[in-house]
Amino acid sequence: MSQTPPSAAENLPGGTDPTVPTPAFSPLYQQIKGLILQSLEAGEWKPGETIPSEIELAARFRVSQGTVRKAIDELAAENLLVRRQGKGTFVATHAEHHVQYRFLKLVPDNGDVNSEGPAQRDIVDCKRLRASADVARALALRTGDPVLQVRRVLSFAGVPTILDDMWLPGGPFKGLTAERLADYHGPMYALFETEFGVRMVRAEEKIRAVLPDATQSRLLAVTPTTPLLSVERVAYTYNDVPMELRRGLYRTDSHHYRNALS
Amino acid sequence: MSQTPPSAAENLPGGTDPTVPTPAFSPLYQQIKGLILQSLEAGEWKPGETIPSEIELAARFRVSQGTVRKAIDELAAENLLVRRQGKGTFVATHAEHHVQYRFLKLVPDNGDVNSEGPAQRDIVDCKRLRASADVARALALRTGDPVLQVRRVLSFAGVPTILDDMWLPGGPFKGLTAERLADYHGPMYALFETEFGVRMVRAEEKIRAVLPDATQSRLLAVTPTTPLLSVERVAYTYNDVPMELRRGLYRTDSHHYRNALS
DNA sequence: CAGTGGTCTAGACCACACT
DNA sequence: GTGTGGTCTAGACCACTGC
Repeated sequence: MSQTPPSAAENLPGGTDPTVPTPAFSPLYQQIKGLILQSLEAGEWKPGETIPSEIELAARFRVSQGTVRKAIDELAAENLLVRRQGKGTFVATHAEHHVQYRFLKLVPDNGDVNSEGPAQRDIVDCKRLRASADVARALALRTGDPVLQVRRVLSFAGVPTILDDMWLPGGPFKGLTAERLADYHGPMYALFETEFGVRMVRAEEKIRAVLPDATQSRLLAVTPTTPLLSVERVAYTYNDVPMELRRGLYRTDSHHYRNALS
Repeated sequence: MSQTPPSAAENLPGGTDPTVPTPAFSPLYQQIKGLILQSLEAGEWKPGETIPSEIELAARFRVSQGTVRKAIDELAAENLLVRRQGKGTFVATHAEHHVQYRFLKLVPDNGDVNSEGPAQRDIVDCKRLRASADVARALALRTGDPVLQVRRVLSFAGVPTILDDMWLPGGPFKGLTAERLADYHGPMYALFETEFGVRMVRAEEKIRAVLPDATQSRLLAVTPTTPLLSVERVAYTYNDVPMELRRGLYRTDSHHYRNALS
């Protein structure tokens, strides 16, 4: 490649940043990881594509293959990259990922995700408005900044099961409309990748049990006394930048939220 | 693999066993991992203790330090071992783990786990009975096998917040009584480790929103129309052997279940 | 066949903890 | 200082993929 730092192996212990009192030792492979991350961020390699081979990257960064390997190992462990023996290392994507809905942990009680066929998506609402205080806080915006609000219902086997309210920062998602959403067949995060260059990398969820209000119970076709799972998700791109706030209401009469602990 | 000591490095690639159609290739470090796992299982090193140094293990298994390192890396990633630079590698434990309740994901809404002080534990009930069909299935027992049933309430800052019903296989937990539970101060899984040699290694949870019955609402001091989180957990020891079924009811009026996705 | 990631080794050196 | 885990290297070889 062109102008990346000539050699990453020279700036180790001190001296590079005299403003920091603590030595802040950083292993070489962490620095390489940071450089790869920068390239991912900059879009040098797009989701689904391969990145250069380990040998190429080792030459580019002037380090050994083992050091590159360890950097890639960590990025793969964080699901930013996917290794495929004999083929290469690929940028993770939400599209064509065979497992649709990478972040959705609601599964049918029988455990078979494929038993229901594809989900039915209904966009209920999609409008631009100004961020309320709590939405702004979650998205690291200021109160009043423009945001996009989307409400949709997911139905499995004809049963409305998930009611999602989403808030997206207006800037990165300029041009997103209800039609665009309705016409797109595939995971929403895949659309975000291909159309807006926004790649969701991780998320945090806060889960509660709640009762629906009148509108919610109507949209999910349940009585107002039906307990529902409230799942508040903040999804992040690279560098822990929040890009979506999502408040989901899940019916759990024939599904459950599955979680693995270790 | 054959036996433990002599040499693990000789049965690798091909040609040695023409009877097997599928090569079933297994990397050396995976075999080493299996051997370490066996020692953990057998109790050669107890929770909280160090295991032999990488160099010692390398000598013992007749492989290089790097191979042992990779095996330990995976075991550490699965939270079976804990590495501490300069000190050694330790067997993970639920006791003195600084983070009490390693598997509990319910946190106060302010996010500060320490803001409430230690939880108050009240054993409501503890009795032996015969496993029902669903309990037996979860614990890989037969219907009618002896099990221990425990019901307890956890209170934070004086507020009853968690109602747990637990079922434990009668065999491994012979001798567990209500007094024993009440007298023990510390995580329950720590008691299981020290008193019964049962180490919980991972768990799976199924989460739903439910309404409490009369008894449950009384024990949690909520009205019968208060939606609660139902958390059904199966906890496993080594080799995926289930050792506990736990049905928890969580109040989520000032707490939430926190989950990280990636 | 060549190219990719995956494994394994051996040795050097660094950072950290204890004594 | 000694011993631990942590980093880095260089090279050899293996397994998988696709031309």
